[in-house]
Amino acid sequence: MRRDVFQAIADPTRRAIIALIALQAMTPNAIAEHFDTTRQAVSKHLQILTECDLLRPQQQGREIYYHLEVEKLKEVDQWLAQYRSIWETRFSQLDDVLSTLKQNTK
Amino acid sequence: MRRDVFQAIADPTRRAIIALIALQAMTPNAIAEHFDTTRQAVSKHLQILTECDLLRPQQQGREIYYHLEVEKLKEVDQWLAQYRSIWETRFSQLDDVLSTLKQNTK
DNA sequence: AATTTGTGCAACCAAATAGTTGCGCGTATA
DNA sequence: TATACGCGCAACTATTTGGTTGCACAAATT
Repeated sequence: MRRDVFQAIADPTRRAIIALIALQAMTPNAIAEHFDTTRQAVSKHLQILTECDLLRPQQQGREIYYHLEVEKLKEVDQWLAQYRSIWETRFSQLDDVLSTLKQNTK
Repeated sequence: MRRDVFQAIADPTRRAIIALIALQAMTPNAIAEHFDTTRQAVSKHLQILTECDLLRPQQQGREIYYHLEVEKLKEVDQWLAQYRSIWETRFSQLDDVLSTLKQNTK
């Protein structure tokens, strides 16, 4: 089963969970209260997020607090980096060239 | 049908297509040659990427060149930004701890 | 004009996904 | 000790996904 960060953040509910937990580690029940869905549905998302190391479970008595592993998001950042350089530089230089080319071929 | 950037970049094949097109606009056939899959499969990915404005098709005779709209990736960048600040601040605090740990284990 | 080439699109299929319900196992509380 | 609570796990379902095959259409080539 494919289980990487990109897959994990593809789901809007999971991004919402990440946003919640970023502020404060929470238990499955506490998280579920923020959405109109069942605890089990949330639990599945937590499982997926945990499997790709975006979340870290911390047992505390009978409760399990899920912490966000922000570091893991660096993987997405690194992937973006290669394109960030493009959108930062390309802009001014190529824009004119492209538009003139477009006009000539018409 | 959900069609956003996060969903689009979730698939590894699509990320590979993005990487290809970032270098140079390409036609579906040309792209398909880079993977061991059919043109139609690639075509579907191109459609998804186009639907969420990550790609821009440019008809040229009977060929269609797909260009990368790098700007669209800024959406991911903006989403990341809120967490980047977290891992950057957390870092500086931990940096001292980590460096001293490193020295001790050496 | 006939053929080849580059496409998109629709129909179909297997696998993955998001969600539900029901259960069992520990941990707290009475 | 008995009961309530928080949780993970398994089974089941509906939907989405990635892929294939076959077709039609327009542009190039002969």
